[in-house]
Amino acid sequence: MTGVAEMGDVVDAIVGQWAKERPDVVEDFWPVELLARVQRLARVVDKSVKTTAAAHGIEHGEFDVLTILQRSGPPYMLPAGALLKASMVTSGAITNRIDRMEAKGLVERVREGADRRTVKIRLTEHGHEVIRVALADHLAAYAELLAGVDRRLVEQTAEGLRQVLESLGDTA
Amino acid sequence: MTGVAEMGDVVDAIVGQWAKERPDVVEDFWPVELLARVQRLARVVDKSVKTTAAAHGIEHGEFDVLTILQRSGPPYMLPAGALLKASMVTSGAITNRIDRMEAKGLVERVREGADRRTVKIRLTEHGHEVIRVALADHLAAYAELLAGVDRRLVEQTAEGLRQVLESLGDTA
DNA sequence: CTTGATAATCTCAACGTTGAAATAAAAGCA
DNA sequence: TGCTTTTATTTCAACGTTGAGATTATCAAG
Repeated sequence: MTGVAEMGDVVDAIVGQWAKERPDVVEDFWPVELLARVQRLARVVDKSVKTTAAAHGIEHGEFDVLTILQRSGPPYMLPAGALLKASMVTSGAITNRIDRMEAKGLVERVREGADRRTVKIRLTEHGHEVIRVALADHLAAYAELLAGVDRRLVEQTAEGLRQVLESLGDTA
Repeated sequence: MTGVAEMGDVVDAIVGQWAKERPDVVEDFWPVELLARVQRLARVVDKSVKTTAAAHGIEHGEFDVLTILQRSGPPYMLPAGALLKASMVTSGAITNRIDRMEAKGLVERVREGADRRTVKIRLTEHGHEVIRVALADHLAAYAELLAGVDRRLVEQTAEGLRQVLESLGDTA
């Protein structure tokens, strides 16, 4: 034990508190070691996305929609329902996002399919331009978040989370 | 390659889409492998906490405050500012939470210190009872989330996230 | 066709959070 | 003491999401 790698993060402190306060169920706290860290890191990541989005005049949720459309490839157009499934929010949120984004000229509603219930959402030229630039900033910010960690560890940890997500049915 | 462990989760599909659509910057997507999974898993965890909290008549944020107070140990009382730091939300949110929780009889505001600016928040008997029962459900739900994954992998993954959090200064 | 059920989107009030400004008390300093 | 700065909490309007219900269109029988 050289002590070099023995710092401890906030979750260590939290689990330590629980061990003192609830020694009776200390054996049941092992999931907290992973899931509490997931939650804390997610807040940091959320903040990063929010900052990047704000720098380009859009909201977090709007950035989300832009990336979904961009990565869907040509013709950069998806039914509202597809955005709903891809974004993990409720239908009301999607409608509101599209309303705001349409007002900003980022996307446009297209109603021309055979099924007149569906509304397709298409990226405009302006939307393309915004996400093109914002994505570069986004990836840079992401890289910055992990700059202090060994890349191999990042990969291993990502792999661990993938197995958790797969076991939860988060599959394509 | 037997194919047994080659399922792929949603993030695999997302990164695959990006690789096709933006092959020019495909090398910059490696942080997404970790951080996108952190975000997706965090949503699942959030939903679990929300469900557990709702089953006991409280909100997600109120559950958060109860756990902070409980694990702080006797006398189960902290200044509002301590809740603020521990909860990763803004000051307005803490005031609102305490207002609601006081109305429900879960906590009480105590103004009796030397510094009359500070307000201490103390767990009531009722609050104690609620978090005592809710915590058991919470831990059971957490264990359920990880039931399909090898425990050793959970530990390794948690360790990886700890190093990330430490590098980001998320220390006690 | 007509009816009933299913599907896709939108509406809207309620809710919790944000973020900046306000309030009030304590600490530092002349 | 008097004055300024700092600290702790509260206030409040704006914001985005939720979640249930309404709307409109399609599909499946009969």
